[in-house]
Amino acid sequence: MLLTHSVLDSRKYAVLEAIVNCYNRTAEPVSSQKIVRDYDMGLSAATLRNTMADLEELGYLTHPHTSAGRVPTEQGYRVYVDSLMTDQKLSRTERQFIRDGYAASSHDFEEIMDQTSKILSAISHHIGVVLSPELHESLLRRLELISIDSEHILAVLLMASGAVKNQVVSIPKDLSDEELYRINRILNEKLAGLPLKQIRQISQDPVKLRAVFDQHLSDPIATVTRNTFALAQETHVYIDGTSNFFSQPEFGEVQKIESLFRVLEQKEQIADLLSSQQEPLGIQVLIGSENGCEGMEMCSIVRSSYRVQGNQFGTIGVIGPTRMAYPRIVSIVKFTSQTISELFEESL
Amino acid sequence: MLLTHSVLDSRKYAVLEAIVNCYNRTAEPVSSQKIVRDYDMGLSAATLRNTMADLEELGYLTHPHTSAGRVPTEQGYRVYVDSLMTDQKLSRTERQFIRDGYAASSHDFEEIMDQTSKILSAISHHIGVVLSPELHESLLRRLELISIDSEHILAVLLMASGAVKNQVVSIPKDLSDEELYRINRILNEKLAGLPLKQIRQISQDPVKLRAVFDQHLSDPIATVTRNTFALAQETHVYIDGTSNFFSQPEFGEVQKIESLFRVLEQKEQIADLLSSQQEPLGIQVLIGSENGCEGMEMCSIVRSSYRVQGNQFGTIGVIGPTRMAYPRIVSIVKFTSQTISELFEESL
DNA sequence: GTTAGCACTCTCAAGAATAGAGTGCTAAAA
DNA sequence: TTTTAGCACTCTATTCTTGAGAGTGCTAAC
Repeated sequence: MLLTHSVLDSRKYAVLEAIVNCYNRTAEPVSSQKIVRDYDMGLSAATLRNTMADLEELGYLTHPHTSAGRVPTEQGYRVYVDSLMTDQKLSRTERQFIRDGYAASSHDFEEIMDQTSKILSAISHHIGVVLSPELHESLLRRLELISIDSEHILAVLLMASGAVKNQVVSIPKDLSDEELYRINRILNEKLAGLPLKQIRQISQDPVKLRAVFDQHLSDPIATVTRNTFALAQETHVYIDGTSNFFSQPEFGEVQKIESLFRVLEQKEQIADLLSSQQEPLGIQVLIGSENGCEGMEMCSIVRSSYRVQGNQFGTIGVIGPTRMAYPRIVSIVKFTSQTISELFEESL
Repeated sequence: MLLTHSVLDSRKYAVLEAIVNCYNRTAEPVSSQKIVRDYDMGLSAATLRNTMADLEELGYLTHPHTSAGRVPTEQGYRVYVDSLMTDQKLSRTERQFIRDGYAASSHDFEEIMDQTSKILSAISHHIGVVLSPELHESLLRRLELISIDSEHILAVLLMASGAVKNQVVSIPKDLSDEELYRINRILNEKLAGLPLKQIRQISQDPVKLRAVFDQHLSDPIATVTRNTFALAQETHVYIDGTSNFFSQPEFGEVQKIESLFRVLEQKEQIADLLSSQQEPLGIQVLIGSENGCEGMEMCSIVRSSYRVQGNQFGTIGVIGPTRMAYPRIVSIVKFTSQTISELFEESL
């Protein structure tokens, strides 16, 4: 790929690309000799060394030590990902593998999420992560209130997307079954179809409550509504394939893998990682320390949002070592996010 | 502790106990010198060496190599756990820590499970595992059928224990909302209060169905009942604190920790591990390879069942290195299982 | 601008030497 | 008979050295 407008001439690009490819294969510093042998560039080792020295000065390569080959820097990977790598189509088998993964799972929302993380990790050989969409944007399809005891009910929130949220809710003590049933009916009548975010605003504002419920508004209704929709903003995190990291040669020492696993146990942190600065429907590659997460400097993240419904998005991603096969992983994440989006579309 | 009926005389017991204690503290082979210095046994190093040689011959100790101190074998730990160790009361602070852990969590069943694994790992500094009780034994408190689309409904099963199970169910196409509501009412009328196991048997046997539903039985009812209660026998596994293993000196090499983590990712295997040969309400210690799980030979498990309701039990446990502080961990697991049992009792 | 050649640097693996820890055994003491 | 002191022996772990190998950077020739 030639980019004439850039600071680098085409040879430098070619060498950088060769080094990234080679390093990704072998996980070892790439020497000038190696490139002469493996790639037919029509250049001698000495010339390559000169080019490599240039690339190093520009910040795209480094040296572990004087007499070692070159390794791409994060900046080098950035150039590779942005301008050099070419789309790598998934094979028919791979695409089928992903689709088959969903064929088995039922219509259960959580099962789809979980299955997605398993598919991602199995096919990428890295860590597969799935963030369920924020409930906030979800449309409430139906609400069911089930009596537990004199002080609690179970609120079952069925979203338009198929997601289900169970919530134990405190209620005023003197609520009869008939009253509860009536409240249930009114809540569905007035609130079904609205996004959770809006319902929440309504539930906390007496004026809006009055506006929505009109003559039906009563103290019990206000209380139940408030308690039911006061749920914390939460996204579930589904992770699979963490042990894949053990087979990566760059994680041969315990301390390196330790810091990584400590982070992976903090689901909130993973959620932040996947969702920060996410733009809808785009695919994004965060290389090394770009993810800004302490303990994950040696990891890259390929992520994409998927559409559940309307303007409601979740995120999927693959976490792997900085030295990962970016073209392949990008294709995997892209195709999987499309597949899952279609899955939700047709289940409407 | 003197056990005169045993093969070992009291001195051998004392030495074995000292070695186990010492090794658990330091994670290094214990020399005769070390015992003389740290424990006031009124014996010389030479005498201890003789005793240690005896204990080795009996299979309770080993040698990493000729000029190293002694390390307890699994058999040695077994004797220690069965006959030597003394109850170690948890401190007031520790008991409070456990109770406080639940104070924050709501009445939500899953949250209690999840919180328990967190508490166990936080206080033990090992891995905390919780198995939710098998739904099979649970009594159905209430069933709610919610329409999703023309072919599916969401069945919400609220158990007497507070556990909730959501299940997407296929229904005959021509089921009206009124009909569904009627079925819902009849199912609750006839099935609420029964254990899931029994309901399942009923749902699959036309004769029993007829007996239970009497003149109410119709094709739609039979279908819905069958599909709703055909749920797989599943227990959820909640794990926390896996990264605690990184700080154990015996897991300083990657391959040792790798095999462990590969097992931990297989939730089903962990479930088997925790529940195999479990006896209700007893506490049990599985030492090293006793757990029979490939890849976990270096780990011990302290587990106990907890009572959710009636004859319905779940299991909690701590997984740590064979060299763990058994008395403390046993007390932790014991107290936690009591606490969680009480929690469920009072929430009835 | 490119390349061959060569000196230089650094790592890695294998050996050699040394110190230290801890045992097992023997013979003396209790 | 039991316990203990003493000592030779074994094995580990560390350090140092050495040599081979890999790869670079530079220079001078093409």
